[in-house]
Amino acid sequence: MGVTKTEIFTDQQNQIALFAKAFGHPARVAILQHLFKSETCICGDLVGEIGLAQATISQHLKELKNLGLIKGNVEGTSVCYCIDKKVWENMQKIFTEFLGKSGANIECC
Amino acid sequence: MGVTKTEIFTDQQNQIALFAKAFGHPARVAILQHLFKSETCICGDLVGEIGLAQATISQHLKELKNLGLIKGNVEGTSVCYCIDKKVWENMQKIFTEFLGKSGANIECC
DNA sequence: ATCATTAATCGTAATATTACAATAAAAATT
DNA sequence: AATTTTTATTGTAATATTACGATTAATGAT
Repeated sequence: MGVTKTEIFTDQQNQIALFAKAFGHPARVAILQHLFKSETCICGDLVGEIGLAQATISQHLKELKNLGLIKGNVEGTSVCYCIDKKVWENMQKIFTEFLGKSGANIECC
Repeated sequence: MGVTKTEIFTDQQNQIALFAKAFGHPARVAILQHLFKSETCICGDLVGEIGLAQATISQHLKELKNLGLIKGNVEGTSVCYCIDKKVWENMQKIFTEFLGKSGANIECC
């Protein structure tokens, strides 16, 4: 096995899980934070910033790109990545709804 | 390999990734949603609600418990699980900070 | 045209995750 | 005490993830 049974869950649950999975590795968190921090779109120097091999960073970028959270523009020999605003805001909405539960009425038995 | 290099990331980045990983499976999302929905703390009927084997649900509960997001009280033969308010609110803070970035000033090159 | 730079892809190894059957453990019921 | 109910644990198989070296592809510079 090792394969998630997505068919028994709602679309919402699967979507939350998909986005969360993307944030489920510190390198991808670091990449996204870096893209936010830099006013200009930072490209391949992510490899220098984060201490992982080029192939590994490229792999993480691919996952974020596949999800739609980021997009890359080719700029000469290098590639310029940035957050996809629309998708990011959609993700925010989904997560806010899920995480926003106030713990006010939670009391254990 | 197959092991995340946590040592090269900040505590914050690792913590975000850890919580996100917990949300990275629809079954765990469903479990948390169920715990929120039910006014009384729901116990083992999670197995009935979600269509996964008992051992699998137990495994997912264990992960959430290890993270501290939920806690379980033994009630006779069954166990009553519920959200740990304190940890949940801490997680909310961490995530809000990370996800809360407004996409206002993002423009790709 | 040749070379350098940058990023993607391929191949591979190590480890982690998901799922379930079978079994064990613990308390309630008969 | 034997049985039932509920949950945890163990063992195992299938698949996914993480990481990196090596190679390829694409563009820019010489």
